[in-house]
Amino acid sequence: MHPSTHIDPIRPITIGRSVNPTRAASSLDLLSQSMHLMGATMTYPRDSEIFGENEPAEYLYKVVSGNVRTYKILRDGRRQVGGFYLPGEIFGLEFTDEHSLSAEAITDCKVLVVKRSALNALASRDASIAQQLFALTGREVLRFQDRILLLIKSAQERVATFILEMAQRASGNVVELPMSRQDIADYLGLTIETVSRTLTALETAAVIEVPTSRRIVLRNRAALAA
Amino acid sequence: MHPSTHIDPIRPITIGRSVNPTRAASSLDLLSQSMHLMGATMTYPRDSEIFGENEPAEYLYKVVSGNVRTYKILRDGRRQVGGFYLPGEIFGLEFTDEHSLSAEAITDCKVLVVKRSALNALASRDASIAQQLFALTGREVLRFQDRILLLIKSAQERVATFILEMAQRASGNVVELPMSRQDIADYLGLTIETVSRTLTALETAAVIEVPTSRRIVLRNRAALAA
DNA sequence: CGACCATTTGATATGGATCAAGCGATGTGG
DNA sequence: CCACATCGCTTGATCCATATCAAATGGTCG
Repeated sequence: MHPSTHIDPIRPITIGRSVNPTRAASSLDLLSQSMHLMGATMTYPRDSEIFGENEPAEYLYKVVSGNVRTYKILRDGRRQVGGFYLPGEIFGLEFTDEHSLSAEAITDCKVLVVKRSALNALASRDASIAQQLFALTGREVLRFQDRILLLIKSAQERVATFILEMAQRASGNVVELPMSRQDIADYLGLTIETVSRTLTALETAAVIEVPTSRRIVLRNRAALAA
Repeated sequence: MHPSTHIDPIRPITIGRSVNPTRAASSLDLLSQSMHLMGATMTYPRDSEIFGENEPAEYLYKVVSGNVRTYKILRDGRRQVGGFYLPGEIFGLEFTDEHSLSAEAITDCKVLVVKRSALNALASRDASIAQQLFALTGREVLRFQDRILLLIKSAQERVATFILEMAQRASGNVVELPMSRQDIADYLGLTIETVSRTLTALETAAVIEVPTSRRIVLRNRAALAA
């Protein structure tokens, strides 16, 4: 466990209702502000590594622009994508002192990088920072739980859930997908063929439209949720 | 709390020898000691509910004797088992103020129940308690991550991993399974038939022995890990 | 002993993987 | 500006692992 962490792990903290619950921290958050003050912005070209599995988890990261994926390569060579991070979202949060996943830039991106030690020091002085970090942690854990539930469902359900997840972070009914079909497949535990077929099936059912492969328009949100 | 349960008048301050040093919290731990001092022991009959999903998460629980399962009922009626807890293990740890899972006694059991508020108060005075709670949290999260990786694997791999998981908590090569095949199936995201068939396949391959349906003897640990 | 419930075993169905080919967009060199 | 190569995606055909349906077996408790 990270020795210099001062976060109380079980104090019950009500997670505030915000407009967008999946967004890690809006730019108005105190935590976010602090990160901007303390951190350095780094740029990463498309497909470059931001950090690698088993590297010491010295920093916390926030997407400024572009998109990031985290992943793990399994012994058998398969890749499991841990998550996708959009501008404003925080990644690289760990529970041990090493990263359990690797992170890569999906597109060229700018990433705010903050030393965890600095953030922890701040959290120990400012309870509200600690609280926000804890809330962030809690949300990450809920994501894990949801992921477990997702992985026992059918391909249709997985893809539908994924689309809704992405739609939730976007505004309106148009979802831009920064990631490839392979990324989506590795995220959902499916093959690209199945993802592709499922999308066309949903399109045929008039639930979505897929004008280009990287854009999805929601036509029937209710049907998608079922 | 569950109405059909009663609070034992005697607080077990006597600390029993831990069966297994890898157990989440041995009875020699400060956290564990504190829980015993602060908590009340409750008894639950087989298959009774310890807490329900969406109830306020007011307590933290530790198995004293017997076995516990946590689970979630999905909209479609299926059940996803979150985990199995053996004597000495802590459950009911949450990241929000409500339980995200229900907990049931697999067998008759005694459970140590501690108010979270009391534990938090203690943690705020004693950094080592806070640290242990955080460590516990971290371990729980790692379990989730492992679970996600497990669920994208084959039935053989899931069952093998499950057996090794249980074997790790037991001593020697004999694993007693307190839970039913249905519990195992719901834990691994498989059907009872597949679990059963996989076990017989492993037995045929001389990797394990299944003398009774609730007992497994490891014959070839290396083969099981692969 | 007999009833019941859990587990195993058998037969068949099916969802998603795999293998293979086609298509469309993007980019490159002539 | 076009011909062509490349890459990501879709579509098609087939296979296989696991689910589903069904029956037999075994263990437990009255």
